[in-house]
Amino acid sequence: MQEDSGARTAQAAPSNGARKPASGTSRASRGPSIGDVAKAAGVSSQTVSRVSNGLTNVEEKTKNRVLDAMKQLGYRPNRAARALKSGQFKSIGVIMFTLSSFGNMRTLDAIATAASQAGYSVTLIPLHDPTTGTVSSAYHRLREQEVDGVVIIFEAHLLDRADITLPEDLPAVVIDSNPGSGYPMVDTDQAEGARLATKHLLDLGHRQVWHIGGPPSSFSAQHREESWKRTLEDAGIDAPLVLHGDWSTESGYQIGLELGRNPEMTAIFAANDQMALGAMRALHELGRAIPEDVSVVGFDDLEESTSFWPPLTTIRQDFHAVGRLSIENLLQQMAGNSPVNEATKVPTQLVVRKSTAEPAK
Amino acid sequence: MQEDSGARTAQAAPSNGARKPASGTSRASRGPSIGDVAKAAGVSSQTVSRVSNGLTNVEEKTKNRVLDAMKQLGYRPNRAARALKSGQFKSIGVIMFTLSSFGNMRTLDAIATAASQAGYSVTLIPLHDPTTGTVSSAYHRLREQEVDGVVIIFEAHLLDRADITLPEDLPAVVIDSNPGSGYPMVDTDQAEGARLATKHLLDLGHRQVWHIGGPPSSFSAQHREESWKRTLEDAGIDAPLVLHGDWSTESGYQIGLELGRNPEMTAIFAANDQMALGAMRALHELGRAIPEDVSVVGFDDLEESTSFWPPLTTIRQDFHAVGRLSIENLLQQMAGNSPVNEATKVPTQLVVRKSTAEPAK
DNA sequence: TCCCAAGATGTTTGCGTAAACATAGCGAGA
DNA sequence: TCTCGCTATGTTTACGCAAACATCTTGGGA
Repeated sequence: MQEDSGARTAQAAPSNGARKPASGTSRASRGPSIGDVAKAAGVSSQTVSRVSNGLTNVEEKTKNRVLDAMKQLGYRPNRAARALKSGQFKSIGVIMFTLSSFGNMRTLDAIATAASQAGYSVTLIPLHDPTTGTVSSAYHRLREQEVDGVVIIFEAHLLDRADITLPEDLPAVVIDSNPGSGYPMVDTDQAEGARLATKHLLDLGHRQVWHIGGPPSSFSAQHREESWKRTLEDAGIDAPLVLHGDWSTESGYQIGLELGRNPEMTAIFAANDQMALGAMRALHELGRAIPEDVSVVGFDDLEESTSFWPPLTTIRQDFHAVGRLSIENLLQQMAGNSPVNEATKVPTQLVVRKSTAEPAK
Repeated sequence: MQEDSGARTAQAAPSNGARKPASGTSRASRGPSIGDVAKAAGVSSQTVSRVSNGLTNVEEKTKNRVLDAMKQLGYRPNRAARALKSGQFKSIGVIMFTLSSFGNMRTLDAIATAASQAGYSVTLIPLHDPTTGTVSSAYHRLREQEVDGVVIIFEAHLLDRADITLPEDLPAVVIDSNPGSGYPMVDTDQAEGARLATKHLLDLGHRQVWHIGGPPSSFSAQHREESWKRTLEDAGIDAPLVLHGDWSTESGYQIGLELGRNPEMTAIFAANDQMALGAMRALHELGRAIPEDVSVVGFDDLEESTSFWPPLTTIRQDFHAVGRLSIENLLQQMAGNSPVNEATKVPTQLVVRKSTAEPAK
């Protein structure tokens, strides 16, 4: 193994002693500044600045001399100084709840990727509890942190409290919201997904489709439920009562236990894969075969869903696209391109696996 | 619904017009500065600074006047200026691969929480591909971003390439590494977990335990595998050949298919829950009952694992503790407390559910 | 040959903050 | 009463960078 050479060299050469004796809390020696480079290269600091940025109007020879000096000294521009000068922070804040769903994590991932490609860093602003106080304080933190824009990955109505104020001029994008919330929105086309799921079950011949809903506070959940209901009604079917879970497998399990006791129940559309998983466990325990006795459809298409037992038919969300489009929208707002899309919807896709089939008989 | 009032008001009052006509790329009007507050309160800017920070030596009356002015103007200190002045950024970088495992996400979550409690923000530095080039450029980005410390959530040996240089004086903590990598390490006690899992199966009466290993590039995977092997050997058993997956359910499925064809195979220890899930699917397909014919143990204890079919016996990792302890370690380093723990191990826990039982007969 | 334009480079300045230093005010002890 | 010394507050300065402006070259055209 060579890990003792590479990584070590950086750290080990000056070893622990590298840690400057810590004059108080101040971090070790500041790196070389633009001035140091200038001195080393025998030019003015402004020339270094020019090389560091625009590269306009600098003679090749001078430029190389500066570049050499930079490399020599290991110069990196100081973002704080840049931010102070320019008023821009090249940073995007992401406000989200801790212990977010897996889907949100994937969205976050895409956001981080897209942002870093655009030269922005991503700052996390975790929220611990959906109480007003907490959300509000997150904003304070945020404002202090001076980001150039924010992506809000959670139910936007939690923002609708008096004491919450997003700085007026701070560009923002909301995921999982209603259009008309006041901020541009990017989200999976929940309605389409729910329709696809419901229709798939109806097309297989099921006369009724039960729904395991997400928490009523979530717009995604609301949209999925409404669309499921509408699809049933369009087919002339009265929608049965909805039981709401909290996205967790445990809640899906409880509701599955409930639903599974009804012998007439042959088809379930769960608002996410995890609740579908919980419901399937309940059905197994009740001795109802999937898909022979009961068909189950989820929503999300987790990587794991292929390997659930049976492999889960579900609606695939393109989390990556959601993240990417949020950043695109945000960047447009920051660039001042006024007419920004109010609502962007990302299409979904039905993925048929083994958890659905025609009803018995 | 009231979401049309709350959130809107902030944004709607000046409506789209709020967006400053975008004089180039510069973000709208800068907020009020310390000087503005000073003027409003009729004091010097230094007094405002004092109120904003230490609060020492300021008369109650004056302090209140300043506080009022701050509130009035909506003053927030400018972090860039602070950072420039102090040389500290109050920010911690997290270097991680995109689409990391669920466990890493939970760790990240804990990191974000702990960091924000300590007054630090968290900046994400996503890595897209484990090629040298990419990793290296991440460091450049990082250095530019000027964080006060970094947590590295991935196999540390990927850092062992010549062209990678973590700034010498930048405090760092590595998760999923070997001790002696040159950086302090915080991780789950992989060896203990693997021993617990293997021993559990042996205690049930299994004569042999097969292992689905993680990718050899992962230290976690290595440690789990070594410990599993040692546990078998301590029991006088020759360890069978290990098949390595890549943590995904799909790879677990493939290996499960392989393993399941061996009629003598009665016990599997998978290096994570997802591969265990895949393996269980394979066993189902092969008609081998779990746990009657084959027992399966995972590693991680995902939230979903309770609802796998059958509910999975697994090793619980305390991701939250790992995240929290990383930050604690990092903060200590930043404070200059020299003797920082080289390696912190977080204990694991065996969670027995329904996927394990005594072998048939 | 001289002058001027255009490019290359240097100098000044200010972004917002907080340390370092300076001053004013006030009470206690000599 | 005067002075010392402490507290409350003000003034100066520098952090690192990059616009804005100033200056110095150089070469081409009249």
